[in-house]
Amino acid sequence: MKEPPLSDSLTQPAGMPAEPTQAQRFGRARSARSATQVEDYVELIDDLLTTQGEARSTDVARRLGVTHPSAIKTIARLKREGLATAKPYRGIFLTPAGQELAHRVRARHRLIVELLLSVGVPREAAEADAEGMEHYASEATLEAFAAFLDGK
Amino acid sequence: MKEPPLSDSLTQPAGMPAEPTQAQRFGRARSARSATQVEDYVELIDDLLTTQGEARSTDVARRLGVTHPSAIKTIARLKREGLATAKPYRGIFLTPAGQELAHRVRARHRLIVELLLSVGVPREAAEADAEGMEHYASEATLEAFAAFLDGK
DNA sequence: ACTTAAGTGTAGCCAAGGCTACATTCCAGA
DNA sequence: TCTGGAATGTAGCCTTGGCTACACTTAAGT
Ligand SMILES: [Mn+2]
Ligand SMILES: [Mn+2]
Ligand SMILES: [Mn+2]
Ligand SMILES: [Mn+2]
Repeated sequence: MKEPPLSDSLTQPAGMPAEPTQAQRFGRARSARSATQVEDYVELIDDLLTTQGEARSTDVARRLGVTHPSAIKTIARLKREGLATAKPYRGIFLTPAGQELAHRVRARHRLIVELLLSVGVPREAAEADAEGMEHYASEATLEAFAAFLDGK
Repeated sequence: MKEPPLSDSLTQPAGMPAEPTQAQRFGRARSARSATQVEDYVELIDDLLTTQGEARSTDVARRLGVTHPSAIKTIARLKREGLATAKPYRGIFLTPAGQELAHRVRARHRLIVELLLSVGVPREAAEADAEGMEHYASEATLEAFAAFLDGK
């Protein structure tokens, strides 16, 4: 009933053992997934701080399309991780670490949008898809993107 | 204390109201995130079925780099959603809907890897990053990718 | 000064997706 | 045929990230 294995995997170059490599890739993707929240929040808070002068939890919630308790809970996580500070009923602020992360995240976001546009993706799709894809682009990929855009 | 707003957003073309659009984008990204598991599982199960002749939960777990109870729990979700079937101690199988999804997911996966390679991303980075990014590429983006690769 | 609406915070629920520990079943080799 | 190890399944715990409901502050407007 069990046919002889034809190849190791359909998503893998032939002859190469799929298991450990593939597991590592999935592991990386899982890590990245759990970091997406933190990254989106700091980027957005930094955005609000520089364009509106303040970042209030309601604004964060509205921009993200979630309820305010959800936003507050995640902001609590940012505080735990040393990325943000907040005093009750005041606004939210970023620590130096938070700002640093925000800037890196925004640069990456923009780079990815640029690349998508440059290969012909329509503006709105590029912006929307980048919001998800950005969290999975490795350094190697970002460098390649930059080089590609540069050498156009 | 509150400076006049300079622009609506740093991640948004000037003058355009950021809030609703941005919230929709984040919402789309959240939906996509919750679908990643299902997509990766059906693709992997289909892979195992065609290359090994059977898909056992232990294999799925090992390939994904998770423990077998975690895999089993997710496979239960696939069954609930009508994508897979399994009888105790036999293997896992895909319903027609599951197969259909698996094939679409694999095609998308490959297309994204191809695009990354074509803009100069190194092979391993392309494979690894695609595992995450694939779940966020819209139809419009996939079409653009295909067109770009075609017109090279 | 009062009143009221918006903003903020807290409590408690749920599902997803990890994990460990333990129980059961299967099957291959002795 | 027996039996031990691998595979499978179950139970129960944790964290994350959603939600609603309700309580408390703040700040405006009258
Ligand atoms: Mn994002
Ligand atoms: Mn972003
Ligand atoms: Mn994937
Ligand atoms: Mn994939």
